[in-house]
Amino acid sequence: MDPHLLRTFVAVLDHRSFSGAAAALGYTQSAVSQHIAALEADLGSRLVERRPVAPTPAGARLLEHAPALLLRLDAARADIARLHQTRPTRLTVACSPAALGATVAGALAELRAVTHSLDVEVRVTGRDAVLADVVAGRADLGFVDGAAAPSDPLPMPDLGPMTTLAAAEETLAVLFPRDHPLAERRAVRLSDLTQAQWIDASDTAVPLDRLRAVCRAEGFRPRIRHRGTDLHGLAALTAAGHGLAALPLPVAAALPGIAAVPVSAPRLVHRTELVHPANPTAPARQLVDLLTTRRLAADAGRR
Amino acid sequence: MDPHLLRTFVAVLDHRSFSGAAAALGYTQSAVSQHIAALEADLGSRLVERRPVAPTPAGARLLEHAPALLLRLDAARADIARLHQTRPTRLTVACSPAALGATVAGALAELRAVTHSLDVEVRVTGRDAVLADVVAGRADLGFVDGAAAPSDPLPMPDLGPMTTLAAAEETLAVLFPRDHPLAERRAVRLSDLTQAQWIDASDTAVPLDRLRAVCRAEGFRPRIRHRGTDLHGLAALTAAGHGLAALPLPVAAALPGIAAVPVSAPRLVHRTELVHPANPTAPARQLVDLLTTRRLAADAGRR
DNA sequence: ATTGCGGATAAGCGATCCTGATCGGCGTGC
DNA sequence: GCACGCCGATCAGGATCGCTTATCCGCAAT
Repeated sequence: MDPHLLRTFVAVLDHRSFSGAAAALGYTQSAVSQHIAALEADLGSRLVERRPVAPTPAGARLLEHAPALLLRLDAARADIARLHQTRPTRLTVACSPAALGATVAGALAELRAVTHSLDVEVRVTGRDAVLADVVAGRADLGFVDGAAAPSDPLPMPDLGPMTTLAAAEETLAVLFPRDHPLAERRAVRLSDLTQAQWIDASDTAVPLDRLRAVCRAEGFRPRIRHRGTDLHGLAALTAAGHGLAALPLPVAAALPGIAAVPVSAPRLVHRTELVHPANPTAPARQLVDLLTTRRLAADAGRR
Repeated sequence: MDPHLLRTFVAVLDHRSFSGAAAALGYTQSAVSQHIAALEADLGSRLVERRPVAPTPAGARLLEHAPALLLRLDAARADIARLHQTRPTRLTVACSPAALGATVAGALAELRAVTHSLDVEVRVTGRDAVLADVVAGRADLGFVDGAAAPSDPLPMPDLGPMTTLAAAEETLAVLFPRDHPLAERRAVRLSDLTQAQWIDASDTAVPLDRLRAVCRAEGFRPRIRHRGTDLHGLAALTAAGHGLAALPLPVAAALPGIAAVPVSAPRLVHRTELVHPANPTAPARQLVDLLTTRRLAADAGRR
């Protein structure tokens, strides 16, 4: 199971085409065909159905492993590359949409005030892509958001040695269309909404399986899927009655056309966590330190 | 980064020798030397220090990824192999030492009573090896034990799609030598023992980093290391005053020469979880069903 | 100084992995 | 209905890779 073979395997199923995958990877169609044949010979079972191109059951199994494997391979390479390459004048931050709130933006501002001529790039992507970017070295650090019980960490797939650090906690809110019966409430119980219509916007809002997990309940069935990282588009869908979504209250309150109602039960918060590799680059470490001391100060003030 | 290269890389560092690794892998020493050279050329930095053979900093980074990568590669292969191979007359169960208690043994007995001529093999290994065995298809299912807050799941590294299921919960106990000042107590607070002498027996007893995690405290410094899966040996070490260890109360109470004192705070339990691949073999599914219905019955009885 | 151990290097050969060319099956448009 | 186009399979050939054998080199102990 050569990584190259795995790579063309996922490319083939991504493109639903051998020749398309070949073009994308810079191979000939012949090579791709041979790659798939080699994989199938190695594993002893047909992996992709041809014409139309689709995964067989065995191929579906492999698809659950291959992307994670390839990502971890990149992670290993990036981990080592970080050891020699040092460019302390550039900081790339990957960020899920709802994580880029006042806390993160403020910390970045402080960092730029402290550091002269720091070239900062903020990249807003989906939740999974944040992790992938950090792990593969395309970003120095990342901010991921999600819902969890207070002081519980967010669950992260382990893609190698990395550290997480709570960066911000806000109350969680549900987005309602303005004319919704519950829109005027002061608070809602999430467990009352399991049968409501929800928007599956796992890149932008809190993913539905996460809601299921924190409520320990089934339900939260998606009615429409929203891809991309655009909070306003999500709000527009909710406003038009396509379904509900969960976001941090400060973010939700600022969105037009919708009502944001805090979640009162179960007791949980929206938290954003900073995630960085075990051996971060210099400016990344600086931002981490900054957020840690901030947090310490906040804790001290609370007492 | 060919998996073969990674495999010889970890073998070289395991054996602390090129020629030793070559013998173990069935290569010549020359091939191993070339493998390492190829890896180093690919990653652009020296990975192992020669004479004596030891990992460089970059090599240490790679060592944090390579075993996980190789394991997941095996997992993918095993996942697919499970699809065709079907031998419903044999069941291999991997088990960490403290997990093999009355509940698990009882469930296995029930299964054998129900199923005619089922060839059962129980393999007791360290915690990590249980996961590895299940994931790589060397066992149909596994039982892992650990300490956690009540109804919290044990943290598991994600090595692919698998399912966990709580199999048993027991109170946690600390092993003391009989003449220890605390040996006569009815209960102890774990957080009072952070500075005590502990045995690092991560395969057999609850690992110390797990204790640190559930106590949210540093400490639990190891004074002696115990490898292997032998509970009596661990008890002997404790009896001789080498240090403390944490085990489920029923198991601990049966050990000779020591005193087992329940843990009263923080509120936590020793739990053993069943873990099986997303597509289990037939007898594995049968055991899972058996434990699920048992559990349902127990829950119903409790009400 | 010599010898032995352990890793590096060189040469050679078979296997592997690409490309380009061709074949074959299937759906489509005229 | 037929020819064509699309797409994947297969084949042949050349470059490269990866292993083995043989030899070299540096270090340490005697």
